[in-house]
Amino acid sequence: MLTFKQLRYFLAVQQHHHFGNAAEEVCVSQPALSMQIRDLEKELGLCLVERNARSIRITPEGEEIARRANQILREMQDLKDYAKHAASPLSGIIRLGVIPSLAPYILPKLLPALIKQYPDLQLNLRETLTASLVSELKHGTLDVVLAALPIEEPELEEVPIFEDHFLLAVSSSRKIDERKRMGPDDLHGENLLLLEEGHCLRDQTLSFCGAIGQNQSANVGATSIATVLHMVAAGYGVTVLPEICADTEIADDRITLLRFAEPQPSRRIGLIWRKTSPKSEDYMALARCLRNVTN
Amino acid sequence: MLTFKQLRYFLAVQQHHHFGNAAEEVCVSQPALSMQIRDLEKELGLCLVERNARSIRITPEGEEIARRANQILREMQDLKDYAKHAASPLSGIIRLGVIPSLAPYILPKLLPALIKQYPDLQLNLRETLTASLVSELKHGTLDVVLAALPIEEPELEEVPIFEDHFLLAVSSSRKIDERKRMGPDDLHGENLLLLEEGHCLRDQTLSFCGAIGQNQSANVGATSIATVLHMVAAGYGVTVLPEICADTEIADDRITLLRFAEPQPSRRIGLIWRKTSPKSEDYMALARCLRNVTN
DNA sequence: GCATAAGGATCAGGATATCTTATCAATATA
DNA sequence: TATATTGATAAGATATCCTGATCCTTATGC
Repeated sequence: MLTFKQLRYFLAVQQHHHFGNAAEEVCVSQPALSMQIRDLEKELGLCLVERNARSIRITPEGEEIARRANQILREMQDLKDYAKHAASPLSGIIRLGVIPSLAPYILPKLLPALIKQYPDLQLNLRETLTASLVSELKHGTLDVVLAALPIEEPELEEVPIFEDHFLLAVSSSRKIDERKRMGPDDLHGENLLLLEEGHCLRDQTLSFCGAIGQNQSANVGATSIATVLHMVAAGYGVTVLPEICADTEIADDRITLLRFAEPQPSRRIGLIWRKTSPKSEDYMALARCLRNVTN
Repeated sequence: MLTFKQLRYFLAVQQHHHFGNAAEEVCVSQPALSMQIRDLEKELGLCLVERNARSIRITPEGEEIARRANQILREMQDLKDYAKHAASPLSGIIRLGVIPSLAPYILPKLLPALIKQYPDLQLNLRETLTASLVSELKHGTLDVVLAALPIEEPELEEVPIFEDHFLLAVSSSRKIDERKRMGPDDLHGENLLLLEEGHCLRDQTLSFCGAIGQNQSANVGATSIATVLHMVAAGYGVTVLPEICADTEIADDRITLLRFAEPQPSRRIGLIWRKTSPKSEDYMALARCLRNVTN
């Protein structure tokens, strides 16, 4: 069996042209080195060093082997360097999944902070619906997921990050006093605009509004919050907007945001990972970082 | 210390996603494999495999390490393949030095025969004067030399290949009977044209002609046999030509070749290598091949 | 709930492999 | 001819690695 050690010893010989000095370099006795070289030659069925009473000489094949060995040892070193790099806390690759109603609003805050604090971290991002994220997390295609809690899978760990209050977005043409706190009755009879099936925000809105009272045409099914808001601005109806989206989305003065009366409805955003994941520590740190950027 | 074994075992795990099966593939017991994986992880300071009661999963870093390990093992295999290739008789690299008065005439015959008989052999050729060749041979920059014997260095082995008779090249305008065998007296008073200093052919010619009698302007000093022959053709004098050059050089009917009377003068061409060289066998085979192409 | 199965971790003991020290053999140098 | 240099060899100590038995945890079946 060819070994790493043999190559290392041989390279020392090739550099020093001297068994004794080579042995010193690799910190073993000269016989130990001689034996490894002998084993290597036997292994390869090839004479690598021409021994010559007073001096030695590397054969042409030996030089070729040395070139290849050098390449191999260099890659070995690269591998170790990579590992060392990846081993430092919050470094290496983390595959993060985020739900669509969160990604565009939280990532622009999170990524710069992460890069600054953990320059060795490489985030692979994926944005899709909660069900897929959880499935991929359990399957091992993702490492950690940012979504609305609860997920409540026994094999998954979940920690809360922040409470994201819901706001009501209405057309500014409605001339409603912005200081008024919306109550359950105020949604009665409104045309409630929603994201398409599968979005947790849709389900949360429906269950919240279901508690308030039945609404009419809830079957809009937009593919993004931006789309829904364009419809609100155009006067097609109202929608429920997570507060975290407000800064980014409401540059449009045709929309007015209204706060609900206490207890304000909200979603709880949290970080989720496999309990068995070896980097739980890192995900806790990631959670702290997230809390910082969301206040 | 990182070892190849660890990488091999880890790759098996990475492929099988199962310690038991991986152990079977690499022909060790499962605990042995587990321990190597553990050592590898400790060595790298990195968790490569996420153990999970019922199944295992390779971490993202593990996948990266696996990719690198794969590359390393592949190059290792290449190295072994190269060695195996180079180990077969007369294969691999041989650095051959040849003197200038031989190279252009013998190599066109030798190389095709070698390629046919030993397709795995790679000849690195060098053409220069005997003194340099011997020096480089002793220094290890060359493996084997084709030159005129004797060299008589105690550390060098020399075997004769063939006897290369000298012919006399004269201008055809001299109208000499080609069947006449030249004797010592016939060179008397001729303008003897020679190669420049350092060529063994020059020394051999001079010592031979010195034995016959002194000549006039021997100080021509051409850089190649072709040049000397052009001068002969132009009527500037005569020269002594090794028989092996005759076929190639004499397409010129302005030159007539004359054979010397017995005992014909000649040079002995031989193959020379270091006695300590590990490929003496190969050089013997090379010598046989050379004898075949020179009859 | 309990028993069973699956799968990896751990442990003890023995087999291998590797190292060190001392010594040898060959050759160059004074 | 004596001495120094240099790689090879031998013997014993040490470290490493493997095997087989067993343990621990978790999922599955009754």
